[in-house]
Order: sequence, then C-alpha cells, then structure tokens
Amino acid sequence: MATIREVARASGVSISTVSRVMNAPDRVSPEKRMRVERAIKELGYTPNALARGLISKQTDTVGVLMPDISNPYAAEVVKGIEDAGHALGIHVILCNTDSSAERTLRNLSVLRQKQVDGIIFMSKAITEEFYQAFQTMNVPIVLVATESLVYDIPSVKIDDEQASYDAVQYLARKGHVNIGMISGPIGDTIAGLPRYKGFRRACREILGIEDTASRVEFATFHFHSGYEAMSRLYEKQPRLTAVFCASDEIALGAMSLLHDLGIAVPDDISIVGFDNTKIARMSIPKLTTVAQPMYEMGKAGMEVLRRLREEEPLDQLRIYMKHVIVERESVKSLM
Amino acid sequence: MATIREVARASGVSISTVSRVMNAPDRVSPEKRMRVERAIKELGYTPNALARGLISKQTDTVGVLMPDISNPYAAEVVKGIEDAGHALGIHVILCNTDSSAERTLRNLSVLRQKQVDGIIFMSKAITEEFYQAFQTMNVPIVLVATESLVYDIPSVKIDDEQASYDAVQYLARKGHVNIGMISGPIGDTIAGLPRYKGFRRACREILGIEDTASRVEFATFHFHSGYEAMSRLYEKQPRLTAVFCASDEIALGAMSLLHDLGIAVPDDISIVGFDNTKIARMSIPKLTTVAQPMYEMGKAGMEVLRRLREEEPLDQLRIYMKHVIVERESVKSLM
DNA sequence: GTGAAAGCGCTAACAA
DNA sequence: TTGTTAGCGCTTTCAC
Repeated sequence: MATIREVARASGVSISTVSRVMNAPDRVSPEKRMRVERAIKELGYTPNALARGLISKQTDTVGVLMPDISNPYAAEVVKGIEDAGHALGIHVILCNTDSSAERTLRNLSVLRQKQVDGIIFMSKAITEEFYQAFQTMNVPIVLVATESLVYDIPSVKIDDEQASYDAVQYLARKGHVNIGMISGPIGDTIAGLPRYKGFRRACREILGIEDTASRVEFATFHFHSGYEAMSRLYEKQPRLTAVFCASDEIALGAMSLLHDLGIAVPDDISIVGFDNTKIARMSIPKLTTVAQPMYEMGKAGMEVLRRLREEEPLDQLRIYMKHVIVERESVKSLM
Repeated sequence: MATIREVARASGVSISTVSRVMNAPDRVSPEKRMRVERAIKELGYTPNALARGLISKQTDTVGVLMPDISNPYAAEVVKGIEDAGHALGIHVILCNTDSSAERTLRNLSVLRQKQVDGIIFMSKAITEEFYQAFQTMNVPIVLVATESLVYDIPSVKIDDEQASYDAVQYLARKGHVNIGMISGPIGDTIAGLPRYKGFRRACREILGIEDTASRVEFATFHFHSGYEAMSRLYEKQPRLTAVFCASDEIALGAMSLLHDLGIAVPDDISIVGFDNTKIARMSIPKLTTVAQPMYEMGKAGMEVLRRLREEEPLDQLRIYMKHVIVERESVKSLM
C-alpha cells in the first residue's frame, strides 16, 4: 500500500505538496500538480482515512443502532439513512442490538472508540442507562422511529397517537361503529401505548364509547401473535365490523385467522393495518393501512445529524412526520 | 476526550504502562494496574480506534455491499453477517449499491480508504471492473448469495440449479405433470439463469419434456411482475396444475392474479415459491417454497472472512449451502 | 508556491 | 516490571 511519502518521492515533491493536491489543488502549481497526480495514479495511492481522521477529528461515519435489520420496517428506514448518507459522503456502521441493553451499550462503546461523527438510534425505550452513554459519547445523537419525552434528544417519528385516531376516524367515516383493535404491547411506550391511546380517544370522541376493554386484544407486533389475538377478539366480540391492527404483520395474521374461520375480508370484517410495509401490497385482499414514511424518516434522521454536525440550528427538537392512510382493499364501506 | 497521555499523567505512570493494562494486563504490576484502571474510569477514557488501527493495521471493520437493504432476502443475510461479526468483535459498514456500478466502485474506494479488514459482496454480477477493484484493495473478499465462475473468489450461496430441479421433482412426486414456471430474468446469471436451467433439466429428465417455451414466463423477482407474468402464463397455458416461481414475491404476485381470476390455490393450481422469506408464512394460503438458509449464509460469509484474515485454509473456494423445500399449503397432492 | 517540522493518539521495540 | 523513543500516515502551521 503506497503512502503519501512514496507519492512525494516518486514525484519529487514534499509530502505537504502531495497533501495539498488532494485537499487544496489550486494552491499548488499546475506543473507539480500534474506530476503528483500521475504518481498517485501510477502507484495506485489512496489516502488512509485513519490517519486523516486522527488529525481532522472526523470520520465521515455514523453508527446506526436498531433492534433487528431483518424487520422490514427498520430495513426501509435504514435504506433512507444510507441513501442520505451516501449523498453526504457519510458511511453507516450497522449495529443490531437484538433489543439487548448490554449489546446496545457495548456497541455504543465501540462506536465511540471508532470516533463516529454521530449516532442514529432506533431502539425503542431510551433508558437512563442509554442516556448516560449518549452523554459520554460527545457526538450528536438522533432518535429515529422513536423519541424520548423525558430527555431532550432530537428525534423523528410520526405522531402515533394521532395516526391511530385517524385510522378509527377513517373507519367511522366508512360507516363502521363496531370497531375493534389489536394493539401492540402497551408496555411499549413508543409504538404500543400511543396507538392504543389514539384508538381509545377516537372511540370516546367519535363513537362515544368509553369502555373499550371488550373490543381490544393485545399482541406483539408479529404475524403469529396477530393471528392468535384475532382469534381471542373474535371470540369475545363477534359483532365487530372492523378491526384496526397496530402493525401490518398483525393485520395479516388477523386476516389469516379470519380466512381460516371462513370470514371474508372485507365483506364480513374490515381490516386496517399500520406501517405500510411492502407486504401490505401483497396480501389478499391488499391491505388498507396507515402509512409511515419510513424511507423519508431515515433521510430526515440523517439530515438532522448533518445539521447537528455543522451546528446549524434545528427548527424543532422532535420532528413528527406526516402519516397517511393508504386505501386498498381490506375495508368495506358501510354507507 | 481523554487520551492515553492524560491517563498516564493522572495515574503517575508512563503511557506504555497504560497501553499495557489495556492490551496485556498481566505484564503490569497489580498496584499500578489498579491505579491506571481507576484513572481510566475517572477520566472516562476510551482508546481511539483510529490511532490503534493506524499502527495495528486492523480496523475490525468489514464492508458489506449489496444492491438494496430493503430487500427482505438481503436483510436476512445481513443480519447473519452482523450477528457473526458481533461475536467476533467485528463491525459492519453497510453500503447500498442500488445496482449501480459507479456507486459500487465509489463505495469500494472509500472502504479501502477506511482500511476495512474485508469485504462481503452481495451484488450479483462480478464484472471485470469490480474484480480489478477487488485486486487493488488488498483485503479478503467474499461473495455471499452470488459467485463468480470466471474469477477465483470465495463465495457462499446455494446450488440454485439443483434447488430448482428439486422443486420440480417435488411437484412431480405430488403427481403434477403440467408444471409451469415463472422464471427470473435469464440475464441474471446468479439467481435467474440457473433456476431456469434447473427447471428445464427437471422437465427433461423427470417429465420427458424438451420444449418448455410454452410453459414458462419471465418476470423480475418482484410482486407486480409476478402478477403480470402469471397472467400471461395462464393465458397461454391454462391447463397447468402447478407453477414454480423463482421467488416468493413472484409467487405471491401469481397467487394474487389467480385470486383475481377466481382460480383457487392450491385446489386448481399449486404454487411453489423460492427463498422462504417471511412473507411465505403470511400469505393465504401459506406458501410452499424452496428455502435458502439466508441467515446462515450471512454467518458463513463472515466465517470465511475470518478464516481469510487469519490465513486459515478454506476447505473449498465455493461453498454451496443446503436448500430445503418447506411444505406449507400452496401445493395440492394429485396422487 | 513549497518544504520542514510538529503532532494527532496510540503500539511496539528497546533499554534500563 | 517500567519508561523512552520511534514511528503508523496524514494535515497543518510556519518559514522561506
């Protein structure tokens, strides 16, 4: 591997001149510049980013921590991050935390050692422990698809409570009254609780229903859990004409159960999902769902990081991006 | 940010001693070791990986290049890579190439600057251009979910031709004779052509059919393309009792079209997919498919990289992992 | 415009 | 066991 020194020798100039042709080409005479450029090409020289970073205190690298890249939702966000980073000349170190605090902390620690310029954090709850770790890192942090109400950390996500409310409102406008929900875990204060709350508020404000216990079941965000939750829900409340699901996977699970029961979607029961991951387009019937702008959220997260790095002011600490209901085939109008 | 020098000063030892307590703790007296450890904790010191890497010529970082992380197949492989890396203390820089040669080359170049210890390459065709870039990088490369028959580069994938053959054989054993295929692009010599060839060989050897033109349609690997290909296929060959699809997405697209036509799967037509991504479990009916061990392929790729780095010999240059047919609900037995 | 020299934070001989 | 010293490959004053 050729070094700057060898390039200097080969072109008969000093290493500072070589450095200059790379960083400030117009401050070196055309003649020497050409000699250096030729030598660079001939030797196949590439600058060593380690040595550079050691001096410049910049690595043009950010760390992205998330529970699980195989989650399509996360993957889509990461794609947005990566694309935005690419445009900025910033690379991404991917860290799966597997939802383990210990693994998260360990990753954070080595990211710090590697002198990343920033962190994008996508794991749900921001514990005291994580916050401490953030503090010691001395680099900008942005939360994507999550947020902290207790700490002041920049974040970008959607307004889950409102999105959930809007889903119910959408159903109500289609003439539905007996609306049920398969909620995520309410212990999940980012995507679980708010969506549940939005549902309850909508029931209260739009439908005049106070007690929702008989029309809600809980699931993890996954398919199988959705399947089982739908089974319980149908058993205790067979009169439902529509079920709002806290994720697309839950929705597909619910549709699967209904299919097994010989109940038609949307003719007998309408289903609304949440996320608008690609599977929403592939189900039978195609799923009507609350769309999160996952890719754009990733992009926005990287943009916030850029601003932080360049010390531009942020318009707001917590960014809420627009959600929208994508109408497909899983909801029947009762009007 | 505290440096090793400050830790040394704070604990009244030389910087080499501090360095030693981090790299060879037993070569320093217990007393000084404790003093140093205390200073490290108090100052919140973390070693600078840039400085370390500059000397050690190791960054414990590998680059992973793939067309698109939002592809569930790729995401699953990446997860395997990341998990295996984590166990080895190796981090992953994610690079989306967007299937652009220029973007691939640019990524390769900065990965080289960043002094990564290795590259995992998942983009399909290994062109001369890429191979040249690999050569100049001076680090181990491994191909995952792809391979090169013209260059000798270590790779891990499945035997796509045989997997395809096996899918047809499976169908034949279920009593199917009128078997069709929705193939991927045959211009894709990694996942497209071999699967098509496997199908043709199976038709010839098992079914005694030479001319397959009337029973094959082509698609990209995606849902919508599968939908349309199924439409064309059904039009020209309505007698088919089974269709083998070159990807799960194609299969779901095909099922979607059949549903729109009022044709029942598997009662009227059986469908077999390829990959066994998560959506195969979520469709109605659940998809019978040729499973690739995506996660394990990622792990294996990282393992090959580790061996290369430590100069352990490789058992074989091209590793073919086992595929298996996962039986679910989309195939009907005709026997 | 150009080069010499200092130094980024660390490891690894080499002495002591 | 410990400290001194010489770099790793680069950028950046500071003179000339």
